[in-house]
Amino acid sequence: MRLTESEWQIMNALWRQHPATARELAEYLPPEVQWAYTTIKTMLSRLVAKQAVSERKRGNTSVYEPLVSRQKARGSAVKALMNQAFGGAVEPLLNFLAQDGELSARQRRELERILQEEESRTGEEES
Amino acid sequence: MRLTESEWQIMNALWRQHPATARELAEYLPPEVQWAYTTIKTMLSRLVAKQAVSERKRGNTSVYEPLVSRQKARGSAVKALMNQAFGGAVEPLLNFLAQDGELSARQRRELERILQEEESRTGEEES
DNA sequence: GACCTACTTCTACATTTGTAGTAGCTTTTT
DNA sequence: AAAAAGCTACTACAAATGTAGAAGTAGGTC
Repeated sequence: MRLTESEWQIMNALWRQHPATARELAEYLPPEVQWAYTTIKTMLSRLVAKQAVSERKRGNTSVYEPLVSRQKARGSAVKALMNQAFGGAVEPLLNFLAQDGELSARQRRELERILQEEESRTGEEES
Repeated sequence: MRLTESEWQIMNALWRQHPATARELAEYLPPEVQWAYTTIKTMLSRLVAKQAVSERKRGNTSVYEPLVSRQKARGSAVKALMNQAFGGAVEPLLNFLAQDGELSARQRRELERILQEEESRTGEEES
């Protein structure tokens, strides 16, 4: 289940609050996302077509619900990233995160240690 | 510097071996990537246009070289992933990795511990 | 029952992405 | 120098993505 950037916006909103109508959803989108109502509807239709979201009628209004879990979507995204950018392995990614200044110094040190430990057991990884 | 999936293929090859001509590059692509020579040229042109790659003539043949480092490209990719799928923070990503079965049990346990430590210091994160 | 309002479905259209063909130069071969 | 081979630049084109308008329909309001 590959989500595009815009689809992530919708899904993030929907995971936070569901079931939801398109109108409601608009409110859960981040403020910088100012989409026309019909844009949201289009995205939702596409997600329904992909079976990422379910649609059900309440009166004449569609009510949407996620069909894929956040966990699952995250998994696909992480896997795709690992494959494209990190040779398909998780260690280089962790390694990168350890280097990258996003973590506290302490977390970084410990993460490095974890990786080192494993390296000495399994042989080297690419940098 | 946002790279598409195909662009990653080219860049991965080019980072491994550069400078390189389009012809040479073809050999460094993974075997499942069977692109026409002109496809590779097109990708390279687009990367040159984006300033991700430099082009220089040797005789009548173009020789290419990466202009963005692997490190930098990875950074953008990871950041994009974090923003889209993990609310922009690194902890939820690490958390996910700790859960995800890609790591050895030992790595997982330790990673979890690191994250816990930090949580108790800074307050909770979203799941 | 005519009118708004809200919601839906369809259609549209520019941009980006994936993939490659064609034609026209150079360089190398006969 | 004619032919072959390789390279470039340009063009093409379908599918995916981002974004939204238009027109129709159904439910509440005067």
